[in-house]
Amino acid sequence: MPSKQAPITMDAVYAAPGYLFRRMQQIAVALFMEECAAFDLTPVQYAALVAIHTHPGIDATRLSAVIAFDRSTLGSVIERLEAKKLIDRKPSGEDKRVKLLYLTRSGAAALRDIMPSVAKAQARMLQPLKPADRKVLLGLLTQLVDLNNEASRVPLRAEDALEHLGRSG
Amino acid sequence: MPSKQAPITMDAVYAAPGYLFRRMQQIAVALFMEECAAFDLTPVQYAALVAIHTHPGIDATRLSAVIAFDRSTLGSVIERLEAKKLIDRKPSGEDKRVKLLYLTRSGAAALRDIMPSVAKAQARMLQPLKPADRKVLLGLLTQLVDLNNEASRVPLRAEDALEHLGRSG
DNA sequence: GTTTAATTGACAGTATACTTACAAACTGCC
DNA sequence: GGCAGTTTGTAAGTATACTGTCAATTAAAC
Repeated sequence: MPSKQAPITMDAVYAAPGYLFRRMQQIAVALFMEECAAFDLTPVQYAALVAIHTHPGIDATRLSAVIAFDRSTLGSVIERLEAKKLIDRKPSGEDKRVKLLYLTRSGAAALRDIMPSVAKAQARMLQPLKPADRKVLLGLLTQLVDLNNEASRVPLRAEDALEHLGRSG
Repeated sequence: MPSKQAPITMDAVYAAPGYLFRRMQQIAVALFMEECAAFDLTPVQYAALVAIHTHPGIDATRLSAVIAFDRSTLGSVIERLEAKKLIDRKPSGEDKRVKLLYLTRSGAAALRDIMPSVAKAQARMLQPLKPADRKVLLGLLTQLVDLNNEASRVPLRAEDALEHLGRSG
């Protein structure tokens, strides 16, 4: 008895969680860009600014671990932030390879100013759901990202996990 | 009384749904590429193959609407699929601008063969959740993508919505 | 303490994702 | 049936996201 193949329908795409995450990510970026149009900042650049604000003097490799973005990609992100004079890069005295990252005055101001628009964008993308469903989704999504952390190409390593790195703890 | 600013913490990134969707999308791609390493196909290329299989003779613009991927991007995706001889592009007799897309024999075989690995990848990304939670998340995610459809840069237009287009209904 | 290994930032190359612009072709209006 | 506006595919430009590789530097091993 030959094994009958299920016919291939568009559900093989539409019902795949991977497809839905891709769509939702694109929607998230579109809403961010719409709400934050006045600031000339991308979601990735925003995340980098927050991390540099929270960890002044962080280097690019650790920044990559703290926001879970690819190190190579982050190179050009940093370049652009530096070109816009939102961050400064200073050589480390301890390690000649390392360049430490700091917000400029203008970078700190930009971050402060963009926060309400970011919050608006984040709220808008969950808006269509009932308030209770928003909480459920956000909870499950947070869990899922956390539990799949190691499957990521660039797993998140929050600051605690980085303390043993750095200057030879 | 000066309005007190909430201090900016990494939660401004970690708790943002947009950030979580980005992370999850990256995890989804990583799992897809891992499971499907033997096939030299990306998630986007897979979705395009499914859509061309389901809609033989579709053109690039309608393909873009059916999978909700950007038209410009899709141009190079199609180029690569054609270079790999997985699809054919034939001029339309009715409209000299249009190039119709078809799976080649080898493209149909590739699609058939990759399906189990795709299914495995899709299952793996939800695996860490309890079965009941998987259903809840997938349901809410499907709803959310659907309800935010118009916020997308390239809203999904399923085949029904496309019927009035095409050869001058 | 010198060979070895690991780390850092940089670069090249591929693949999405979006923007605007464009020529060719089609459609609608009159 | 011809002009206006639209659609199709394409291209150029920017921004992620990843793979490698590389030189310089540092740390670890012995």
